[in-house]
Amino acid sequence: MANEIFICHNCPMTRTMATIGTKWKPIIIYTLGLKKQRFGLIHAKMELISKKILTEQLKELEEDGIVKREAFKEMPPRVEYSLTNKGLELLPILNMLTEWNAKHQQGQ
Amino acid sequence: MANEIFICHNCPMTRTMATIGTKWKPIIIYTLGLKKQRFGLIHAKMELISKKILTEQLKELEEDGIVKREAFKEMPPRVEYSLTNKGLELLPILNMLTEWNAKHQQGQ
DNA sequence: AATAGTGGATACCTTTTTGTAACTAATATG
DNA sequence: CATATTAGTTACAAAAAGGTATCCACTATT
Repeated sequence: MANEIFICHNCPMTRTMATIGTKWKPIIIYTLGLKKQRFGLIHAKMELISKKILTEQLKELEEDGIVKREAFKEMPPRVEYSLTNKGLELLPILNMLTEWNAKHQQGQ
Repeated sequence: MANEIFICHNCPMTRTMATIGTKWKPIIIYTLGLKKQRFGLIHAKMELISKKILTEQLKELEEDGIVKREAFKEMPPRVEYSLTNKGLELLPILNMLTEWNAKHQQGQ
């Protein structure tokens, strides 16, 4: 029975959660969708997130190669975000999650 | 452009996150998998989670109809957890997430 | 009689996450 | 000259999440 136990760090789900397992990241990715969007618009769409958190989460997503950031040397600043291929591949999976959720929500 | 903005509470992804968007829930569901398992085994498999949190997350998953709990009137107690149909439907989607993650992890 | 075994509950404390408000840079407009 | 504009940053405060240790119930074993 000992070998039924695996170490979490080797658990694929745990590793996946380490990348996208936060409250906001899946929502940011879903909000970005197929479009290239400015920081301000993303922030407006997501309403409840603070600028600080959005900035920070976008930065992590960029570091993980999920989001692409393009800053234009203008004033006032303009920064556009979009999903990389890696991020785009996540989109259909996230859509399946929302469909799963919608399907099971009649009870409410 | 105003109608490009949607309210987060009506955002399908936000609603989905409200159900399974925590650090531990996807891992618990993934760990349960197709098997019916006792509390102690789940806890051992997940190593880094405390009993308190595991209990609490399992209770929420049960309330959301994702996990089924069977308690046997024995001493010492025996409690078996398994996924409901709703939970089972999540499994292939979570697997796609781990595959996505594995695919993109060469860079590390 | 003492101890092990299991799935919790509880009180308490620490860490992590999130939010708020004010401030900045460089240009354009009134 | 004052003000608006945008994408942050920073210091500070609050809230949420998570962890630790201890205790319990009841039976079986030593």
